[in-house]
Amino acid sequence: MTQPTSRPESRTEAPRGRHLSAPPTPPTLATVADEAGVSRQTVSNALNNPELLRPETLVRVQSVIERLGYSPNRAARQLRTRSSHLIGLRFEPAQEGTSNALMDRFLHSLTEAASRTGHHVLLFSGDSKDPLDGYDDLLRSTAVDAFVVTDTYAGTPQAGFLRERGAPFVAFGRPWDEPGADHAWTDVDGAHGARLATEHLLEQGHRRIAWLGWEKTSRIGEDRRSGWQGGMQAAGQDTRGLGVRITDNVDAARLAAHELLEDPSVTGFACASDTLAIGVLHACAERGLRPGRDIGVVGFDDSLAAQVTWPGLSSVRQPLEEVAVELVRILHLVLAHKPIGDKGRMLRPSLVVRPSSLRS
Amino acid sequence: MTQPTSRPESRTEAPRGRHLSAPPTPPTLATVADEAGVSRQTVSNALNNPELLRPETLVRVQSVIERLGYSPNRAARQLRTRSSHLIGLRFEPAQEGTSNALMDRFLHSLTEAASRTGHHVLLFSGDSKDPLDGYDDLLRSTAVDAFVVTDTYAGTPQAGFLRERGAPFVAFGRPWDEPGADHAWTDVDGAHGARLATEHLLEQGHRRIAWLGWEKTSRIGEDRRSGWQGGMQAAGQDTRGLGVRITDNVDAARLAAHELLEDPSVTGFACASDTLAIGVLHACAERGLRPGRDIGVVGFDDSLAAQVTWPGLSSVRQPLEEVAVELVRILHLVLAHKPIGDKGRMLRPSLVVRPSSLRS
DNA sequence: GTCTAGGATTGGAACGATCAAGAGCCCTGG
DNA sequence: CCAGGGCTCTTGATCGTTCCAATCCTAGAC
Repeated sequence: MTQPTSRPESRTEAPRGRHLSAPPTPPTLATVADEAGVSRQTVSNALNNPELLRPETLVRVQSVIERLGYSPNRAARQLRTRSSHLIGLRFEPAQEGTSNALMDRFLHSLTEAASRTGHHVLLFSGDSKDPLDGYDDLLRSTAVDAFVVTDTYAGTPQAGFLRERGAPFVAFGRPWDEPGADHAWTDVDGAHGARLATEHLLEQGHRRIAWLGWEKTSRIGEDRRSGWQGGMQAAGQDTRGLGVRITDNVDAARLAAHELLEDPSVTGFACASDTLAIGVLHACAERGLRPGRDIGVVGFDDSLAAQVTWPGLSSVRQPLEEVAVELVRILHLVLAHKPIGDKGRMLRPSLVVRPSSLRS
Repeated sequence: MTQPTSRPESRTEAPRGRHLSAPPTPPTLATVADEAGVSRQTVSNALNNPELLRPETLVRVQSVIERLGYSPNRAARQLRTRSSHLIGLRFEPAQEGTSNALMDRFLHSLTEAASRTGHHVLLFSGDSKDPLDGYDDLLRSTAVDAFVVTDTYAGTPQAGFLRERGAPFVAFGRPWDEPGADHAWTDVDGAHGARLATEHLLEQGHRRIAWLGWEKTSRIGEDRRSGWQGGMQAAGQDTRGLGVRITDNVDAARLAAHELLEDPSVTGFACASDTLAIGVLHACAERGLRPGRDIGVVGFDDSLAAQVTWPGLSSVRQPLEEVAVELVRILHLVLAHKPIGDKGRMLRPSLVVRPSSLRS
């Protein structure tokens, strides 16, 4: 077996001797090295460059690692390699009422995807007035390797700031307002989603399909709207007077739907959110119209509300799991300073069909 | 001003000279020390024990820190002090359809509360089959200072495991099945919430109020149910035949509600979740009963669904923000090895009243 | 003028890992 | 016989911070 060659007494002997109430000092590289009768560096190599070791040595070291339950101290590793294996994500105070369960799905997928490459997600918050608050501290203290930025719409300054600081990051969301942006991003093709909804309603026999969307200032809202418009035009349908812009609010949608439904030829509604779609369902109920049979309604985001609402709301579902996986993939490339084929990648949402849009 | 006494050339001069494409090396303690004409230790004290410095020195050092934009390197500090200022939270793959927007609210509050004491939240995931997966790695690599455990019901082994390992943690959720548990926890008094709902319905003139809850195996479900039962008994109402246990599913609730509504004396429904409550609303719609006027319905969790559903679903709202603040508070005590007054603290939910339970 | 107390500041060591060389060994080829 | 080169493993230095103990300095007491 291993004959522990007598070497200068290791400092790890002291901690192992005592029995205090405090948790025992976890084993270090030196502990493992002593136990296996090799040097620290060899243990390090066993973990990071196993191919450098002779197979027998590798096995021996590994078994000691296993036996002692050793894991490298992250702080020490981080100090030396200058990489923390942490990904920072500023967690915004998503306003109540919005379908922010999206964030939940996304965050979970991101956590999982990151863990597959040995990374973890670090959440931080910041002053809601200053979209850059929090980033700087983490950068200067070299606490994270990179950031995932989630709101790149409406001229948010994060991307520019991080590029200027030379901080690695990827974005969930295309760089709407930045012509010179050259960072990696992934986004969901909202226009495609709205078009799917529109085409589905057309297939169900609806012709005059209205759009309920957000204010013109919302880039995402306008993007989705363009999908509806495109779908309608491709089918030779006139969209004049059918596109409505309101705030994301059930009651606003209900009122808008009532107005549109004054015209009996309007039988379909594609909406920028589930909240708006539910407003349409309310209007239908008040008019004695049956969703599905009489009026086709499709929402966006496939929130819990869409799933539980009567009679089941069709909705466009974002592939958040894939977004997370893709973000982690390109983040990996960015961190390795490897070239990325496409700076940006657009993923397509899918349509979840429920009774609210089915004639039968 | 400061006369930079000539001292052995500091190693920090090299990095400051070059101009590569790589991001510039951030300033270190030594940089600041040189610049301010003091030793490293003095700069360190300026940050950690300002009262040790002479006021003038303090000001001088602080101004240099400010000017250079210095933040201590977290890895180095963590290595030396053995504390990462990170709080680990295992982010479970909350099943779709459940009102997991809860988690979103909680997580955000936790992030904010933690940041107020200079901590960050580290998310990790683990094999869904092994509830302990992930904890061990983070512990052994000393990556986090403590954990927040969120699911202590149904005999989950996390608490026991962490206590055994001597790892600091606090729990969101009381230790249901552990008589010997001595860890700190915070929970929401579900029974109180259900009682609030029941009393509210009684006030609205309902007498025969049914309970729609989860399977008997759910400790949380049984806890909430006991609140309904207590409220009914206090009002001298018989609960026989009114308490139903089903799975958390709209359709199951709809069917159960239909059955209960066969008895016309049943006019109120307190539910263990919004999903179940919405099932009741569906049944009402199918029977031509008007929620609020004819039937009083109250859900639980105040999810998005409760807010947007017609006609607005009353619901019990958990004080997740307060839970997070409280958890961080006691975590602070635990980390400082200070005694905690109460091991556990129960917070009270509130009732959000909407038309589904209002007669007028 | 010396001694002492104590506040302010300093230099060296340590935390636990990786990097960069170097050293020992065995084999091959001139 | 020895130089040269893999292969395997070891040694010392280093990352940036804080801990520890020592040193400097000033003021007060005798």
